[in-house]
Amino acid sequence: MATLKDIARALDLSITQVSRALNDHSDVNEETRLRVKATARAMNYHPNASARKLVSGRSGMVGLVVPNYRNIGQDRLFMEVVAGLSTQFSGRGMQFVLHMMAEHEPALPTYQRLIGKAMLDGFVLIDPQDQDPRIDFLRKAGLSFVVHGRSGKTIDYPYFDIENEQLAYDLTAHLVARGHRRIAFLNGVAGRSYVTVRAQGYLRALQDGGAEVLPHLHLHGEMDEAHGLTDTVRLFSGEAPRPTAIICGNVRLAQGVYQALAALGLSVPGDVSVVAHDDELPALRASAFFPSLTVTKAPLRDSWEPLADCLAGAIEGKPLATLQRIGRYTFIERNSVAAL
Amino acid sequence: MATLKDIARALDLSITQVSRALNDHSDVNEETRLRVKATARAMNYHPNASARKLVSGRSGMVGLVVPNYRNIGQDRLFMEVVAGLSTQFSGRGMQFVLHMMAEHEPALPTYQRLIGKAMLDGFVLIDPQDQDPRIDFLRKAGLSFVVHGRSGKTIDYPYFDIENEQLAYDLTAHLVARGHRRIAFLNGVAGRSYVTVRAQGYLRALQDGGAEVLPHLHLHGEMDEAHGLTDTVRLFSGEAPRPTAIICGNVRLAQGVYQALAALGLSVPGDVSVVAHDDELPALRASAFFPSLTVTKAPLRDSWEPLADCLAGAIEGKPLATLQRIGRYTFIERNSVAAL
DNA sequence: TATGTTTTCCGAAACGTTTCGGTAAAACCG
DNA sequence: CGGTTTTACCGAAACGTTTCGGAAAACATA
Repeated sequence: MATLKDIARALDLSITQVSRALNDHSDVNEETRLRVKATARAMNYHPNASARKLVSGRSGMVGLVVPNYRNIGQDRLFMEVVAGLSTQFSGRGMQFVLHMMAEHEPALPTYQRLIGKAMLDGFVLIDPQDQDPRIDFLRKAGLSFVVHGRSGKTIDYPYFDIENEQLAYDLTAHLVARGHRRIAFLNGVAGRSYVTVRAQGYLRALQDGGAEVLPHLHLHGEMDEAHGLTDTVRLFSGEAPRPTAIICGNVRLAQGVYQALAALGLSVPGDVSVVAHDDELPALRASAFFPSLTVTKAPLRDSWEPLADCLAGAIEGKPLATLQRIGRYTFIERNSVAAL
Repeated sequence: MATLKDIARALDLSITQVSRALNDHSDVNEETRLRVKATARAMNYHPNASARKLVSGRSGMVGLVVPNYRNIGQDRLFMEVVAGLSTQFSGRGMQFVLHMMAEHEPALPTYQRLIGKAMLDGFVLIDPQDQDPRIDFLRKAGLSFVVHGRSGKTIDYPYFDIENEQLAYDLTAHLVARGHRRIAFLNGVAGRSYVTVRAQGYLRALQDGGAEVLPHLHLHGEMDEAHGLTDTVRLFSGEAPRPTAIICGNVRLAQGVYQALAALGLSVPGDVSVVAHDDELPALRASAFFPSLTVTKAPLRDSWEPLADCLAGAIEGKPLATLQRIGRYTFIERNSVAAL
């Protein structure tokens, strides 16, 4: 492999000057810069990442740490994340390191170890929890990172997120405006920050609309078909007052809800109205539901580019204001809601 | 982060001696070695991967390069590979770098660039083609690698593979032994080395059994439900003599074949016998078919550990003989084959 | 002409590690 | 006891890069 020394020798220049030419520093003659770049290309030169990292602190490598679990290979969400982020970083000439923790391995020591090796420039943090300790940890360690979502009181770090509070508010208010008063919310796993924030939007809309807050209608759990199914069955059995509408945290939940309602002999939207948030995971189209599903839509696919942008920016030391981004969502009214 | 210098200062030793103690070299007092290791742990020391790579050529990082394509996020196989390998390497304290090529980007320059950065110790090569150029390229570059499969005339590199030739032979011979003479083979995409090798086994068994070789019964294509379905329809329409048995390259193909046969009003195994090779991808169980499917079984899941083993071994310079491994497969007879 | 300024270059140090060659001191040997 | 071997240590160089502090040459200013 060609090194700076090789190029310097070939051009009868100093290593210093070659380095400065390649890195577009100011004090190098324009013609020299061109000559250097030309021979660098000709000699197939690529800067040695280790050497560069050692002295400048930059290696161009970023990491994603994910907990392992049985059947992670079948988790659509995980695949989307990995494929999306990896594509983004590869496209920027950066390296994407995927670290899978052993099941039940604690997270912070894993980050600690990776940081200790000093080969990563930063991390992408997905799936933040309320008060996620990783954020504090990385902040203290002084490493760059970007969060997919927001967590904690002081949001003084780069992130990409959507307005989950407002989105839950919109979905709820849409139902309230149509006369619904007992509105169920099939939310995600308690503790995840977007789940908490959506809960706030849901409650705010209920209160704004003067609707009752019935705790037994607010359910938490994994957002898959199975939970949509069993949660719906639970809502419509027992003594407690039954909902006239259901909000689903995602479309997979809605899928289960539709199945359960059909099984219970209840029609959508005649007996029960249903709305959902749509991450637009492929292979599950809300518009293809019958009746088609009213949703707030924010494709998850649109997250990877801004996330990579923000992390790259953070590593380059860009100002924080440019590294905090909010993705848009759209409200799409279809045929799954009826007025009471 | 603590460095060797810090430890040396704390113990009033030289950096040299600390390094040698930590790396279990011979000429260091046993008691000193223990003291050094203890303080290293206490000071939370982790060797700087960049510095180490720079001087010793080892970084503990390996790469996987995959071509990107639409909907890769939904490719079960891809995710199994990534999740499996990543877990294996993470568990060995190695780093796993996932590089996604842009669609239609040529492979060799990508490897070239990654090699140029000199941060990877080796590569895992999946999905080798007949005469795969990557193998030659990496061999010439002098980098360690392990191939999932075998390709080319001279197999003088580390690999993990199963006996695809014999497996295709077994499936075919099983049918021949039961009197079948017109046996179709739904093979994978032409050019992939395992596809070529399976074709050889298929042909050998036909000839050994004195069965006719009918080229129109040997089909190539992606191994998914859709191809299983359309290939079956094609086999049973038109003038050409129809098969009495079908061999499927995997269970997803078999799924499509079952659907197509049902639609055509043909019964398994009454009208048509079906066998397949089973990679045991989750969520598609050959035993749960009706009638249950006769297969050769070799779980893909069992590949990641030997692959990681072999690559790690290659990097450490172990002898080639220990780095060429063959995985077992089992023949499982169920209810999808009838004698003629 | 003397003095500053800009342009363009360079030597040397530094990053953290491994390793080569060397060296005292202790141990061993006949 | 002289000589050899073994033990346990260390200094310095090397890996390839970036960057600091200078410095020669060219040019502008007074």
